[in-house]
Amino acid sequence: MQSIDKVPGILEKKEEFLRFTDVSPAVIRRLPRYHRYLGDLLRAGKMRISSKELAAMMGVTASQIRQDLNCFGGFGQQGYGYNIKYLHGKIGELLGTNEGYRAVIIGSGNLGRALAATHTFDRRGVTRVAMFDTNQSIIGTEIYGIPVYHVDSLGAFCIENRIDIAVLTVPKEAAKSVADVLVRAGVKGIWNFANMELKVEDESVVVENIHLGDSLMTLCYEVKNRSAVSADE
Amino acid sequence: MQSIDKVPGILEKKEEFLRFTDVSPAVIRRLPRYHRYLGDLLRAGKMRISSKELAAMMGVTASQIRQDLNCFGGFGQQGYGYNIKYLHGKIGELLGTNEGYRAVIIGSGNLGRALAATHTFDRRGVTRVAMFDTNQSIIGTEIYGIPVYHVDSLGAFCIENRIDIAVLTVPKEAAKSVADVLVRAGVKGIWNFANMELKVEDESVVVENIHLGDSLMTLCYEVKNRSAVSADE
DNA sequence: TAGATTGTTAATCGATTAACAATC
DNA sequence: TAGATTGTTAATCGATTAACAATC
Repeated sequence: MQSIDKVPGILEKKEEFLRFTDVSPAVIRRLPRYHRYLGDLLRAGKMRISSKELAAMMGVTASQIRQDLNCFGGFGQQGYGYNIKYLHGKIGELLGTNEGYRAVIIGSGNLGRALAATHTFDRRGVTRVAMFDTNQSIIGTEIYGIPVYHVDSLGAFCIENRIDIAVLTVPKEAAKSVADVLVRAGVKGIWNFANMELKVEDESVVVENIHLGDSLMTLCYEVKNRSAVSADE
Repeated sequence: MQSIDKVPGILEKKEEFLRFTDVSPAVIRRLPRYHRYLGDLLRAGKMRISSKELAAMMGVTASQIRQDLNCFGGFGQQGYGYNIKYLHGKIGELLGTNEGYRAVIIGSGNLGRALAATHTFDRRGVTRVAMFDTNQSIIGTEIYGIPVYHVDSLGAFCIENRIDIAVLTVPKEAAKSVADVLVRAGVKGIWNFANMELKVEDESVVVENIHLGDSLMTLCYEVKNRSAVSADE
């Protein structure tokens, strides 16, 4: 009798639902960069690449690339290297580009508008469904094609529209109370630009805090201590 | 006869010019966060704090805080802890907030405008002197009090006005050629938002590449693999 | 002084790199 | 097949944590 995990159909199903909980954050934070480089290679019409070539392009070691990828499975082929299209697709899948995530932006100040205008979301398979603000003069209008609603309707809207991700560009005083609404409305991830470290009680909700100021300060430090090497690649 | 490095005046002078070239990037990237927390404590009117207390607030170990700070000198006092005002000032100094750095913003699209509107720069002692664009309809105007000039005058302006830092918010196609102008004009640091990894030939010029898309993708990954812990603090 | 907490060394842990057998 | 390059184990390196003597 055949073992159940030898049946290809079942195996595929299993892989589709596989969760990676034990991969180190260092590896995860490198995945988007691999994805970017592979996307560039793909657009350049290249078919395949070895870890050695990619490593030279990216300024890392070939060992690191192979180790990182093998946290998720064997995506390459001995003697050949990696198929660029396949690998790009696989990493995209790992990063959730096929999940069809739906996002809202809260706050329509300069940063909110800038994020409404970018292709940052679409490129990663994330749809911006709506924006929210308290400024009556823009409620009911559209910003770069995204409708703006009053923040009072945020909770109900997120539930109704099964929103996965919220982008917070509100003043830091408002951040916590808005976040509480979002968590109660079942949002799973918060991308926080509110210049404070947001903590939410529900541990299943992921928060990614952005501190551009920290980045600027690091740059200033490097300029002051003028090192001979570039600060970040 | 007294040894030269026992003379306090000389010692101070030396320290003022001290450069830290051997401190690990991991430590450096934590400094702005310490600075933020100490700033909050300072504004809250607190006088002193122990590594243990601060560690609890920040979600790190007390050991790490003491190790990190001791890369730069003994800022605390046994049995007492750290004087918040003094430590905040010292870390600020390390990060270059007293250097009076002067910056320009290149590109006055949504992101450029958002950066023109923030207090991110002033808070860190960086002055925004001018913005540059190619759009004739805004050249000669001011954006949030910052004058806008044509990009053709960028190089000469940076030399004349001794610009230290340039903020790049131009389309990625333009980034490299603008960067070349900046490097030739003696700019020491480039804060790059152009969605590509900028590399400059002059190794003394520091580049800090910002990839917001990478951050969004990391968030999506965490949402997909819904971990029980927050992605970033 | 006694208690507290730093500065610093030593131990542990994790991440990166090197090496090589497996294999395409 | 021979050559190339992966997947993976073992060795190295660096960063974090623990411990404690110094000292305020």
